[in-house]
Amino acid sequence: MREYFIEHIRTALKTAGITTEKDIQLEKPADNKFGDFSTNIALVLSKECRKNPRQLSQEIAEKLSFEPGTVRKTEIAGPGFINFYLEPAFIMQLLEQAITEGDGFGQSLVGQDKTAIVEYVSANPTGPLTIGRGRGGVLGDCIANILEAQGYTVTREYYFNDAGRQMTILAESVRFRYLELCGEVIDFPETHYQGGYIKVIAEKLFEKQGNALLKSDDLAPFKQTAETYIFTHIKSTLHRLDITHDSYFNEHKLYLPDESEQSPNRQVIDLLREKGYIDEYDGATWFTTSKLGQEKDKVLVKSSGEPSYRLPDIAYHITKFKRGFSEIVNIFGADHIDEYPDIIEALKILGYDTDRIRVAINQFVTTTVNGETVKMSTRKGNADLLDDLIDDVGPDATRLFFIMRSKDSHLNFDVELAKKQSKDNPVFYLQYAHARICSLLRMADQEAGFILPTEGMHLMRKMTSDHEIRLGFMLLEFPEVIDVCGRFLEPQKMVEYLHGVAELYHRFYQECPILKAEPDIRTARIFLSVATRQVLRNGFRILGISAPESM
RNA sequence: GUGCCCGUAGCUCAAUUGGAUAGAGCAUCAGCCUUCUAAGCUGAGGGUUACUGGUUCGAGUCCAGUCGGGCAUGCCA
Repeated sequence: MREYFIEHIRTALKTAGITTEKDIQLEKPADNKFGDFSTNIALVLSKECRKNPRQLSQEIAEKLSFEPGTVRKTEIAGPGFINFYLEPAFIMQLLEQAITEGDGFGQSLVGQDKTAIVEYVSANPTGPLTIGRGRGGVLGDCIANILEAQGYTVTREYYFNDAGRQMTILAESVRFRYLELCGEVIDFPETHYQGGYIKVIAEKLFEKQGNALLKSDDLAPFKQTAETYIFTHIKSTLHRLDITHDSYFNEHKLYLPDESEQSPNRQVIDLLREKGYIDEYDGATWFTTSKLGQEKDKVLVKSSGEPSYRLPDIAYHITKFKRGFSEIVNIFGADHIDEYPDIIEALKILGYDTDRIRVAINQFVTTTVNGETVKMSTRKGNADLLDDLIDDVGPDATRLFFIMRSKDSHLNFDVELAKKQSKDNPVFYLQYAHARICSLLRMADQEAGFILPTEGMHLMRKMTSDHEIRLGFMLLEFPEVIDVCGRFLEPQKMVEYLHGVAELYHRFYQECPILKAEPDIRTARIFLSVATRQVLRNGFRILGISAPESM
């Protein structure tokens, strides 16, 4: 529909003898008294045309012509906006596609024949998921859903590392707790994981093995048990939020030789060296980012001979390119803000098309307990667990909480408030609209004479009230909203949009009798309800929240 | 110190990426159920968009500076 207008405006410009490189912007005014659509083209062009914007808009508007039955009125307003008012019957006619396309309504062709990999969560198995991790998880999942709606074939990936120092500390932590169970007196070090789950794991091991591991120095059984337990736990937490990954990529793979008989890590070093970006000093191997204008070089291989995290991260991203994804999307927490530019630089040097990479960085979640902000730490074991939150407010509200805010702003999570809000929760407003429609349609179906004539969709064109038209018009925006969400990786736009849809439906429901209206109008309003339900459903699916049929 | 993000109603956050009178939820106040789900609707109050300049037809949005908060600035990941 937008293209329809843009085409006509372009034609009008040509007729008026104006040529320009500038894009034609079409907006939906905040207030519908300024029309259904609006363009600022005259304001944008007034400078290069050396004309005052009012006059220019007049000239353009005179050249505009639309097919009969589509545009009711064109007018010039304010400093030189050209506003368009649609014919209500035209809006309602367009709305028929929301019903005929059903679950596919809103699907776009942007990502047709393209593949995308979305990497998110990627927590190492050192402890249960915290609320902070939940934000990235839900954000990533919604973004993956949006890309799917745009037509991409999406792979959801989890990148993890079950080797290295943190895992050793984890294994030692379990071992200490195990030794306590065996009756030893242990001074549990502060540097180790304090969380209660460590004891649970130790108990499991003790139940199974007794004190058979008491004299052994081998950490392997502790590590193995801990990793299995924690990973299972993480996956089940994610599963409660309906988050599942298609693939798990173990960082360890990057340390082992691949078909070229060299490890991917080694290959990165060699290739960067060829390009002149590797230096060796202080016993370590460095990526010379100082040559790229950065303050310091970055360590790729430590003097101990072990790679630092940056090296496998670069190698990992190369695998994403080699696996042929057309779009590479990463969801990071704010703590990775300094890291990813290095990766991008390295990939650029190695000749990869980094424009295919998009990074969404979400700011941290702070929790307030009793009015005090609590800093969370997995190691100290004082972090609020995602599982507890889901217990308190349920999966739908948990998901909505995380994505109704822009990823760029800090999210302050008042855990007690979240519990209280279980009744006044923002998610209920959306779901209630859906349940209401379902109930209405059940009644329409049950009562004789209220059965939907299959051919009655065109009757929607008979609706004339403002409540009906505004709702219908908003429903038509759904495909556009998906694309905007995808373009900026900002699912909160969808929440805002669906809230608007629910609001307009509730108002329509309040003001317009549906089942009690005369037959043609009744049919029309039932179809409008069907279209609304479809948009809500499709939107809920993207957000990953349920669409209850009754509440 | 430097880099990135943020500062909007009493609180938590939006604002079509530069558009017209800055909007929602919660909280407060006043109305609406013998009528399709009141988890709803209608209305009221609440704002110098941290501050100071600049850019232009037009700034919460862009630029510079100041103040305040978060994250990073490890041979931790």
